[in-house]
Amino acid sequence: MKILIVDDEYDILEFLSYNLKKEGYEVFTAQNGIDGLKQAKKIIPDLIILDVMMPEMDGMQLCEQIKSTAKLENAFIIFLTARSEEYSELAGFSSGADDYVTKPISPKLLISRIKAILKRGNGFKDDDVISIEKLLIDKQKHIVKYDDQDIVLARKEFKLLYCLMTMPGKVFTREELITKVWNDAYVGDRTIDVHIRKIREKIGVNYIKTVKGIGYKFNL
Amino acid sequence: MKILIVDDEYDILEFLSYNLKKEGYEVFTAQNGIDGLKQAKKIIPDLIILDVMMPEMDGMQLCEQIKSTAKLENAFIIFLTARSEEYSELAGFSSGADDYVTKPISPKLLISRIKAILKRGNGFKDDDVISIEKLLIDKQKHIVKYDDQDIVLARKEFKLLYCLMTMPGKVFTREELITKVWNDAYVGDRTIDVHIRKIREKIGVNYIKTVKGIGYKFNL
DNA sequence: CAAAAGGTTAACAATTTGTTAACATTAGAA
DNA sequence: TTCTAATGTTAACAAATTGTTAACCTTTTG
Repeated sequence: MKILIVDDEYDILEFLSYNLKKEGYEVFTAQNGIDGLKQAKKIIPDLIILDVMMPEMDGMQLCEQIKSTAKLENAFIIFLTARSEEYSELAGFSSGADDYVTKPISPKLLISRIKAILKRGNGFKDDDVISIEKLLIDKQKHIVKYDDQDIVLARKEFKLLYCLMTMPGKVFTREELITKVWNDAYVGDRTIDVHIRKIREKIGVNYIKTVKGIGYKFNL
Repeated sequence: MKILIVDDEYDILEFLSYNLKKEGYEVFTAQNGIDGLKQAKKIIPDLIILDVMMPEMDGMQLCEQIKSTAKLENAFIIFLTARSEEYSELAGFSSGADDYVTKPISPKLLISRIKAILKRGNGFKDDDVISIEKLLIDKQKHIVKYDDQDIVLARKEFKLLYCLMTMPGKVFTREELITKVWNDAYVGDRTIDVHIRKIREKIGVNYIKTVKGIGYKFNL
């Protein structure tokens, strides 16, 4: 579940980021509205936490921008306000916010609000699960199934398959795979081939195509 | 309802004590962390109000001590901070606080926060009971049953199992478990394994699957 | 306060995973 | 078709991860 926090105060970004990450959310941050909007468009967060008061583009404006962006119109929004008195100011706007939390922020309160909001919404989007044809891969559960049959892959094999399945059809060069799966470790090309072979063997069906001279790709 | 206030400033103790007693709470006070912890263990308060800045043992440290004391781990905690800028200092700690209140303290605000917290605590039993297959875990009653047979788990074992059962199937890395079960304490990986082993031993059925290279997950 | 229970760690064993070299095979250009 | 570079396969070995035990320290409880 992806959360974007936009606040000009670095301390608050740090504070919230820490507490939300601990809860298992993917947290992204921005220190101003411009950057916030840019990031939001890229990340497509499920929830956006906005400071009302910010230089350049305040929370209100940003909220309107967000709500008028097709990809983001379903994102949930929580406003942070300095004091509860500012409710009155907020009231006048049909800003499209889903909740308000006043500073100073209690992380437990915020988290319970977030959970409430995400539960409320149809927020069931397991973006960690990729399912293509009879093959399913679930990153969170670390499970691979072919035709509902469990397939046990080792760590590297799993990462490799997941990588290929994130962009079906795209050819990954060995260099790319070493970057994405091996974190640029110094491994030989044959190592990759061996892992590919093991995956093919375990799945039984050849979903991974060799593109001679280039690399590998996931394809039916 | 018992409340313990720990603050080195006598005036604040007096002030809060007076206001809270007026609301009908049983109020206890301590002027430093050492004494605060000692009293807490004796009194077992429902709520503890801690000053972040104190000589000898500050609020953070005291909070950690409290949270790692079995009898006190369910106590609610409110921090008093001098200014909201101190977020940054709070950020680095997994404090386990339920709320923050900044000085100067408005007794009205504080009391409303206290009521909110205590209400939250009594009223809602989120999903404190999780039942999967023949295994049942009840957080409130601190009970585990397998096939209607009582299983006695130690505190850490319980917390660990509960954590895993909140998201069946999800693989928890050891890092995640240290955050959620140990509150980021410095414990070795083998410690987790030992606890896992004990749980498996006590339940008798292997509900906890090892995902090599990643961590553990609850699964049938 | 002492006994019992719980928590942590180190050391080592057992197991799984990752890598490589060597060789076999294959695709595709010439 | 033939040749060659690229890929596939295998097995051996190295490295990493987890399981287990026992000892030791801490906390809780009677």
